[in-house]
Amino acid sequence: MFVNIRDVARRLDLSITTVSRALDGYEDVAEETRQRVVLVAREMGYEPSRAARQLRRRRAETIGFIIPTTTPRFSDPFFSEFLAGLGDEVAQRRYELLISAAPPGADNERELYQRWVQSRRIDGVVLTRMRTYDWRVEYLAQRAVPFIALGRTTMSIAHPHIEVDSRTGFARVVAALVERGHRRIGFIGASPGLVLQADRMGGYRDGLASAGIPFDPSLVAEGNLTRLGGYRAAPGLLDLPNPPTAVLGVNDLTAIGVMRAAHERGLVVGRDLAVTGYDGIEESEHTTPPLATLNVPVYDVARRLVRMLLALVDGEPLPEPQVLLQPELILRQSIGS
Amino acid sequence: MFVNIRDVARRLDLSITTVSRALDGYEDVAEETRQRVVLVAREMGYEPSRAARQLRRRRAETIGFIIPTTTPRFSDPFFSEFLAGLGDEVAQRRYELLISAAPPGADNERELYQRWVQSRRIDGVVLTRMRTYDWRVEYLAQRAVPFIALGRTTMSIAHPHIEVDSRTGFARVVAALVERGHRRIGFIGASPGLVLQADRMGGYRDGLASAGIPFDPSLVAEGNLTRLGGYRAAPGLLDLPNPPTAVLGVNDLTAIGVMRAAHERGLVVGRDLAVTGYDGIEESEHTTPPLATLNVPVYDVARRLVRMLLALVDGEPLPEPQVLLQPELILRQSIGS
DNA sequence: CTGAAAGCGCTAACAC
DNA sequence: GTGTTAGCGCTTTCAG
Repeated sequence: MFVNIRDVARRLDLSITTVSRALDGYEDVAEETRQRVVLVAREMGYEPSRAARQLRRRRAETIGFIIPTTTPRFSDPFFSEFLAGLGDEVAQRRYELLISAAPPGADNERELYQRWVQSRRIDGVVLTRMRTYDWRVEYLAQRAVPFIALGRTTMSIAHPHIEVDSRTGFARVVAALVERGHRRIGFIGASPGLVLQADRMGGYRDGLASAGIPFDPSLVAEGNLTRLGGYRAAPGLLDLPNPPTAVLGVNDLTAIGVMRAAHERGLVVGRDLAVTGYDGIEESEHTTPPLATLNVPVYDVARRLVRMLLALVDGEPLPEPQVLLQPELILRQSIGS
Repeated sequence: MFVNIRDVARRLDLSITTVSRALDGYEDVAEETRQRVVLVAREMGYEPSRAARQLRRRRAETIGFIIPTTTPRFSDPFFSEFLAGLGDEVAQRRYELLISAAPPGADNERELYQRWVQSRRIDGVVLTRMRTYDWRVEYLAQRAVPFIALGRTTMSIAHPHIEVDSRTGFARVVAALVERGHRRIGFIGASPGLVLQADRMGGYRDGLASAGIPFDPSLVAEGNLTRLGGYRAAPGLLDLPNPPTAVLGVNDLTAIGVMRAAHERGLVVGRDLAVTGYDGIEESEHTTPPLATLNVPVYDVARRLVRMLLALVDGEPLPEPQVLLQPELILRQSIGS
C-alpha cells in the first residue's frame, strides 16, 4: 500500500543508498541522477517513513510542549497564539510539534515529560509559566535534554530563555494610572509559586513606590489567570468600603473577569473604574470597552523560541541565550480617555 | 545515555523477548517474572523507543489534526477547547496527537495531509469545518486512511462523523427573537463553501419562514468566523436606513465583533439591538452584556470523536457511525431580558 | 514459559 | 558517483 525507498530504487534501477542521498541533497550524487530521483519519488508519492528515519538518525525531529491546564479545558487565548507560533516555525523547519496538556506540578505532568524524554520521543522542550522553584529545569538540565523557556526561573541553574519584562511594564501601567489621578489602585494576581506573579506584583509595587503611594495589602487579591478567577476575586476589592478606583489584572483574562464583575455592580469601566490587563490577546481589543493592556508579541516570541531551541538541538551555541523584551503599553478606553 | 530493552534484559538475566512481552502484559509470561520485569524497568526508567516500536508495529500510535487558520495566528477559542478534548482523550489511550495548522484549501494543507499519510506518521485523522465539496474526504477514503469528521459533507461518500444540528438550532434562535417582537432579523455568515454556513443560514431561513417573515437578502452579510470579520461585516447591516433589530452571528466570535460595532454606534446591546452567537465559548459568558448563544459541548464531542477514530484504527466497526447532537439554547442578556 | 532470530525502513560508514 | 552492508531498538513468529 505504501511506497518505500526500495520501490523507488527499483523503479530507477539504483541502490536505495543513492536514492536516500539524492533526496537528502547530499553533494556526492550526480546532479542528473538527483533530478531523476527527485522526480520519480515525487511522482510515486514517496515520503520516507518517519519512524525508520527517526530510529536510524536517533533523532525524533520533534519538539514537545505541554500546555498548563487547571481545568480539563484549556482556553487561554494566549496559548492558542503561542501554539500557532510554535507550530508555524516548527513546520517551516520540517520538524514536528508534540502537544499535550497537564496541570502544572501534577504527577501527570512529570510522567509526561519523563515519558517523552525516555522514549526519545522529542529532541527538545519548550517551557512556559515558569515557577520560582521549577523541577522541570532541574530534570531537563540533568538529563541534558535541550530546552528553552519563556521566562526565567529564580533558580541557580542558568538556562536559555526569552523573558518579557513584565515588571517594568506593570510599573509603567501604575504610572499611567497615577497620572490620571488614581491613588487607590488594586491588583489581582496569580498563584504565588509563579515567577510571573512575583514579577508583575513586583512591578505593581515598584509603580506605587515611585508615586509615593503606600502599599495596601487589602487592595491585592489572588485569581488564577482565568476570566472566572478574575470575576471571583474582584468582589474582594470592589465591595470594599473604600474600593479601589483602578484594578490591574495580572493578565487580560483576569481583567476581563474584573470588568464583568464591575459591570454587574453597575460600574462603568473607564469612567467609574479603570481596569488593565496583560498579554494583549485579541479579545482585549473587542471587549466593552476595549481593554488597556501590555502587549506581548506572543506569536513572534514563540517562533523565536523554536529557533533557539532547534539551534540547541543541533548543538549550536546561542549567540544570545538570554533575551529580554519590553511589552508594549496599549492604552485603551478601559482606563478612561 | 538512554536505557534500552537490552539493558533491562541484561540486568534481569532474561532475553529481550521476555522483557518485551512482560511489559506488554502478554499472558504467556510467568506472573513472578512479569512483576520482576515491571519493577526493574520502572526502576531503571525504561520506556520503549517510540520510533523502534512504531517501525516494528507499523503503527504510529498517533492521530493528526490540522487547525484551520486564515491568519498566521489562530485564535478561535473553539479550537482551544476542541484541542484540549482531543489531547486528553488521546493521552488516556496512550496515543499521541500531532497538530499542525494550515489555511483551508491551500496547497500547504494538502501537502501536510499527504506527508502525514505517506510517511506513516499518523494512523488516523480528525476533520473539522467540513466543506460542501471536501477533497480531504475523497483523498482519505481512497487511501483507506481512517478518519472522523465533526460535521457531514454534502458529498456522496458517506463517512463517520458527529454532527451538531445547528440548522434546527438557528431556527430556534430566530423563533426566540420573534417571540420577543423582532421582525427585522439579520444574519452574518461565513464563507459559502462551508457546510456550517449552509446549515446555519438554512436554519435562519427556516426560522423566518416559520414566523412568516419574508427573507430579505439585504439583512445578510458575510464574515469569516472571527471577531474582526463580524466587526467589519456589521456596518453593512447596522448602517442600513432601516437596520435590523436583531443580528445572528454564525458563531460567537462573529457575534462579539457585531457587539463591538454596535457599541461604537452608541447602541446598547440587549436593548437597542439583540445579538446572538453559536458555539458557547467561555468568552460568551463574560462579554458585556453576556451573549446569548447555542452551546456545543465541544470538549466532550472532541473526546468522543477520538474514541470513534481509534475504534476505526483498530478495525472495529462503529455501532453508531453517524451521530447527531442538539446544541443547547442559552438565552442571555444580549437579546434583552 | 522462555529464547533465538528475523526484519520493520531507513541512513551512514565504508568500499569500489 | 554509486553500491554493499550493518545496524538503529523493538516486536513477533517460531522453536524448544
